[in-house]
Amino acid sequence: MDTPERSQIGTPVSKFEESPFSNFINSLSPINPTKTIHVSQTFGSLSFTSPPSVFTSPHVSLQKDNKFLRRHLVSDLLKAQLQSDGGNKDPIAEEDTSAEHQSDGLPDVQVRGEEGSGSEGSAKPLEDTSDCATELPRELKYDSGSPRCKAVTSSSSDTRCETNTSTALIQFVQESSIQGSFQTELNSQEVKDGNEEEACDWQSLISGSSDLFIFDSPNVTETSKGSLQKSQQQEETNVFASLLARFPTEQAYHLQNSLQLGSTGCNEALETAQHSTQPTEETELQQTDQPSENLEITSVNEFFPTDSGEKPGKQPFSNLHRGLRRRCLTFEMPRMKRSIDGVLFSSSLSSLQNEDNPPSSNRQPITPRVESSRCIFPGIGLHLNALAAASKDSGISNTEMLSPASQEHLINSLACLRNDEGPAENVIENAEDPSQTSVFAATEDLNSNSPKKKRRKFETTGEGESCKRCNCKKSKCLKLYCECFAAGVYCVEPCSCLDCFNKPIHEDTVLATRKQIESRNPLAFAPKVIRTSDSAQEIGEDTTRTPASARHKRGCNCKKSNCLKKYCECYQGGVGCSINCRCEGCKNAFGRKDGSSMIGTEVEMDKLQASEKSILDRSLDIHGFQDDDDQNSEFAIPMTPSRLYRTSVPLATSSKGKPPRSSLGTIGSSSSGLHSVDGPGRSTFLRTQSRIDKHFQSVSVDEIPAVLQNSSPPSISLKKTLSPKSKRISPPHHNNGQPLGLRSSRKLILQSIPSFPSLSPRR
DNA sequence: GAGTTTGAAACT
DNA sequence: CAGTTTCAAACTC
Repeated sequence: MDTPERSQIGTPVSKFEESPFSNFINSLSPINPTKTIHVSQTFGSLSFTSPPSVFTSPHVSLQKDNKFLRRHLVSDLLKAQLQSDGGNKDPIAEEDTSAEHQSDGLPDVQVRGEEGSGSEGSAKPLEDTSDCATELPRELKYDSGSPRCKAVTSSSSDTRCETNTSTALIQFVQESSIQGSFQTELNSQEVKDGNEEEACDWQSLISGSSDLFIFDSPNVTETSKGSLQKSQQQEETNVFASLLARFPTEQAYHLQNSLQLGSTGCNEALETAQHSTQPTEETELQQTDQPSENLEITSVNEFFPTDSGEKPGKQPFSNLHRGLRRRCLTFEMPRMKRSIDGVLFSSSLSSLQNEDNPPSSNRQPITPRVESSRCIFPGIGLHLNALAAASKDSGISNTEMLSPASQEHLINSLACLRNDEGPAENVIENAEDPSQTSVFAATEDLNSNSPKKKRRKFETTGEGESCKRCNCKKSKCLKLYCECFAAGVYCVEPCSCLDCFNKPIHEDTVLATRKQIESRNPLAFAPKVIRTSDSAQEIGEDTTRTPASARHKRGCNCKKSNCLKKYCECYQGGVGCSINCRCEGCKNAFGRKDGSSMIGTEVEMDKLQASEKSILDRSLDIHGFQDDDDQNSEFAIPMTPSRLYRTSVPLATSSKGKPPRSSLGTIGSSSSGLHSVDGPGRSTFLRTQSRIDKHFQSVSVDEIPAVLQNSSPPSISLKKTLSPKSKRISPPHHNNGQPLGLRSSRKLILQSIPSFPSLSPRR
């Protein structure tokens, strides 16, 4: 904000323009050199205070690997766009850049966004990118703290999307710088940079120019750049990797994607800011990409106002996010919807595909559902950021940390988005939701969020007019009592809360409250259930991983429910009780505290007796719709011969789908090998629909047994075992006639529980 | 839909 | 840290 950067920035730019070399470059391409400076500053401003420690992310390698491809693609894209667009983009980009330079804080940002929107006409070619951006899940934005990054992730669409991602990153950085994130280290550095900026700019320009020339051969460019650049890049990648690590897998994936294109630039920017030395390849990329980026970014901003990811502790991001959000508020709703939907889906898809496949391949044109929109905002949790942070703290991988409840939340929100047709206003507000970091991870928590009743409503209504929402009367939705608040989501219309302060309007209050709560308990917004297995990983490993593999962080304290009802967070989360639990008379079907998980048929029987009626009834009601997770769980259950089991199972697990969660975890992984599809489960469901889901859906009840025997995915078996009904099936006396598969599955379950690596992060 | 039960969250 | 209160979901009728 206050930083002297502006003046500095402004001068260097002019110099660039003046220089013959720059002129030459400019003539060649519309790219604006000026941004590079900002980028560096922004990075510095960003300083990534939060991410620093997280280098553990497994994706890092991917980033590097993909870098070349992406860059190459990006460059190609840029070329194509430039050719097609001609000079149109340049002016726009210039506007954006100029605005950015001038802009100090949020207001400026808003202006920028407006400008972008206004200029859309010229930018239309970019709209494709915008679409991609629209597809980006907000959540990712929150998580990363950089909505743009999310936008990048959304790039499910073609190469354009990739370019967008890079641009998004760049812009994000720029915005952050604009917003005044500089406050921290940058200020000091900036002083240093003051003189150096010019040099840096030149270098960046030169490097950028080189890229331009070399476009087609990204590899060549990299090689030419020299060892220094490489080292820098590595560092950069590391930094981003660390950031990514915090984020849930999907987010991470998105980030990676974006980073791959733009991250290098960001990293470089940071380095440059700090060292004010050499512009790196990334900067080049940024420059090259910038023109398109500007347009895209503006569009993205419009689409993703959100972002305020608010990790309670990490203000730099939050501030940025806020700025973004506010911006978003001014933006058009329709796009938001699109973007959100697309994002969610794309994110899920991308996440699924990403690890194995480079994003480019992923880009299925997942057609974002334009329809859904509103719920999105709410669904995306502000707190997701917190989750990510928590994951950092814990050192557990993001994916692992996912809580079913959060996932459900996400799913629900997604569903709501799709289904809800609420007024655009709501959408906007929702979009503002500060943090929705790890939607993916959150799936576990979702369970808690989505009460069966609500779900029923949602399901029954078909469109799901009502997203699952809270019903708070006295907490003002500013306490963890509130599911929405706990999930990091703003309350939405469907909520029947009174005196609700958990709305974008009261963002400040919400954030402050969150901080308070987090100060009390840093993991307050972290997923309550820790999964040991990543969804994606598990495909092969699934057999061993059951819901039991996950455990409630703190454990339950049940006294009367015997951990057989949703009162029990462990049960609700679809996980077994653990040593951490202080429950009495634990009969948790997912695993008792004492370690005897499902084995005891007796326990199951008890559970069954206790819950069968309700379950069956509910299952019937619910059966019609369910989140992916639920379906998955059901499917898993479906393995059971009778339909009742199927329906019952999900129900039994809980409408929220905890069982599904667990199942999801396994299923999701198995189905698509998705990473942590959980959160986006829905998206995955909609888009790709996990194989399992489809498979099961198609499969008739009678067929199920065969399926079990044949595929007998471990996850499924586990699920069965988890479900009380499955137990029924399993009991020896019953089993006599039943196929061995069932029994075996059961046995597996039992074994699996003890074997669970439990909480240890895979990667 | 109202009322009860339950256990987490919040408070002391 | 333990005990109590508050709260909203889960559950029952």
